[in-house]
Amino acid sequence: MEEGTSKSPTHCCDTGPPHEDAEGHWDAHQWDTREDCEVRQILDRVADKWSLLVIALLERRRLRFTELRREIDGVSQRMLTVTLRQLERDGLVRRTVYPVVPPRVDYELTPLGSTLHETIQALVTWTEAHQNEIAAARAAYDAAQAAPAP
Amino acid sequence: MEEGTSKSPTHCCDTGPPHEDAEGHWDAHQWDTREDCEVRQILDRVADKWSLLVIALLERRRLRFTELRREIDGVSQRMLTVTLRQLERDGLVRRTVYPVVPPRVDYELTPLGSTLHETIQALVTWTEAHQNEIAAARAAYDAAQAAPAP
DNA sequence: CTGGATCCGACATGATACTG
DNA sequence: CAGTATCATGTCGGATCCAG
Repeated sequence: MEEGTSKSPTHCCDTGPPHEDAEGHWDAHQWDTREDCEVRQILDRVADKWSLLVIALLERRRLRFTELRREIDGVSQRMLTVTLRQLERDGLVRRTVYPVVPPRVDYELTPLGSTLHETIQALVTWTEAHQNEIAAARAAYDAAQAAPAP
Repeated sequence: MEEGTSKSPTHCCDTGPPHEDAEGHWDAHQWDTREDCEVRQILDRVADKWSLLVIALLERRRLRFTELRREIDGVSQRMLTVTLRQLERDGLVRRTVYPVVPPRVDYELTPLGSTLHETIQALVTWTEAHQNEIAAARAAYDAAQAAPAP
């Protein structure tokens, strides 16, 4: 193994119980600082270059390795393998191997993976709804950078 | 500048209108493959090591540079600056400079940034709700790896 | 105090070749 | 077909030094 086990050295609690500290900072839904535990991991998984694509494609129907490879296009077989392994390990994707002569492996979303897909939809929707604002903000920012003192 | 402008060479459409292609794959909310455009960018922004923290902290109240630096703890001033610049460029954070002798700069979430924070909450909630399942899946996977053929 | 500029190491990703 | 192993490389992030 080479990656996917412990990625960046994010000082993480991981196994510790997710309750608050001595100062009583968060009470209800304050993930503010403890996000570098579980949330960060999931976010890293979701955010990496290919996971999102894979999840989206598998949401529609189960696919074989090569099918995914073809559909995603820019991906190397290496990264596709790594990505699928990570998703499988997290219980988001199920891998089925058929003991046939030309090896056949199917991948499909688990129920857990489906719920994640739905959740991510919220972010997608937000992005679609605000991409114009973002683009405008960027344009304004870049323009301000180009002409600081006229 | 060194980073933050064009990150990975994600073959992106970016400026193209977000409608479907000739094959008519997606009709309604099918971000399946076109996510490598706007969604990818936002996701990268949200997912990078510090943006999430900054957004979460600024959601509570406006903060100065050093305050953020202290609260986040592990961050280098370099990455904090870079992160804040990116968020500012995207219109998620507003930067206010006070022309005083010891420079004072305040950062606060824009309304757009607030809505993003809310959206991300969904992902946080999902993670909190399913982290046990994920942990279990990982344990099962790792166990299966340790004993493949007994 | 805020933050720009440089150097540099670590890691993730891609390309390629090999295997069952 | 579905990977694994190895090597090359680009980018990110941290440490430092310097400046307004």
